[in-house]
Amino acid sequence: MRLTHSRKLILEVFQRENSLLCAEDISKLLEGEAIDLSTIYRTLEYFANKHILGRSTINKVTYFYLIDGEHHHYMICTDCLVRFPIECEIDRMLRKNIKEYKFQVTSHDLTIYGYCTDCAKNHAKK
Amino acid sequence: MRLTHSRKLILEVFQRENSLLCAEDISKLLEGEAIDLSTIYRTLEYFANKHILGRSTINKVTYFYLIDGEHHHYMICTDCLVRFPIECEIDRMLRKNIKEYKFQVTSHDLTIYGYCTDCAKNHAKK
DNA sequence: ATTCTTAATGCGAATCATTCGCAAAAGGAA
DNA sequence: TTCCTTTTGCGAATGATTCGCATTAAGAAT
Repeated sequence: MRLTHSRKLILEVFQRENSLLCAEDISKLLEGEAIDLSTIYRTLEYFANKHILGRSTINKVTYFYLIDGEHHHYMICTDCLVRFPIECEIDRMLRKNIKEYKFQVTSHDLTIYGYCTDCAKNHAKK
Repeated sequence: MRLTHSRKLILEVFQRENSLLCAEDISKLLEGEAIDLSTIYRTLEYFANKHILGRSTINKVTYFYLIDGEHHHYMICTDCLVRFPIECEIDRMLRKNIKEYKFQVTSHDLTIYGYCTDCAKNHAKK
């Protein structure tokens, strides 16, 4: 692993923003210190493999977020992308099924979609 | 809603196969009765909106499956796509969080990835 | 500090699932 | 059968992501 300029900058963006970001978002947030999009993609992939970033896909676009040690999932507002963490009870939920099917779990992905209070108001108006 | 030729055929494929299928899969399974890919995409979208099909995305490809009345999730083998149903305890799991954040849930998506017994063996070899 | 090896980057082009516009065809109500 | 509307097929466009390759930069070895 090499701690390169790009990698530092991209991590800093995540620390600064502390939110869900896609490659394009990062590119824009790096104004001044431009990094090629393909490098951003490669870096995101790299961090995801190292379990430094997690990912979650909304409308074909992959968003990444800093994993802060805690394992959890989110309720995501599909309008403004605001997130609220929820406790993960998946392991408990799966215990029985894993044995029953002899399934080897490698990962899981849980996302709750909906609207936060603010966006819910706007939606009601439409 | 018009019950067209294409729609019947596509539903039949799902009933016959009873598995996860992407647009391309369906196109191949329709040999003889060719339907344009863009029509297949539109039809899948249509059925998903009518809650006749559910969808789940693996590696950028959207797969669809027949919803049979029961609401549930799957453990999916990322090698062969075999699926095992798991009970959904999401509602119970969310109850507290929804109130706390006043979040309006519209849908959720839970997928467990891993390897089924057979594919797990092949993977160990590699 | 300089050299060297390998990983990382930038650039441009390629991919590939999915979407769109539009004219032609087909449901099915009148 | 006629008419209106929804669907379809075709072809082109989209848009996020990936890839190849020559160049550059990290950081280990000398």
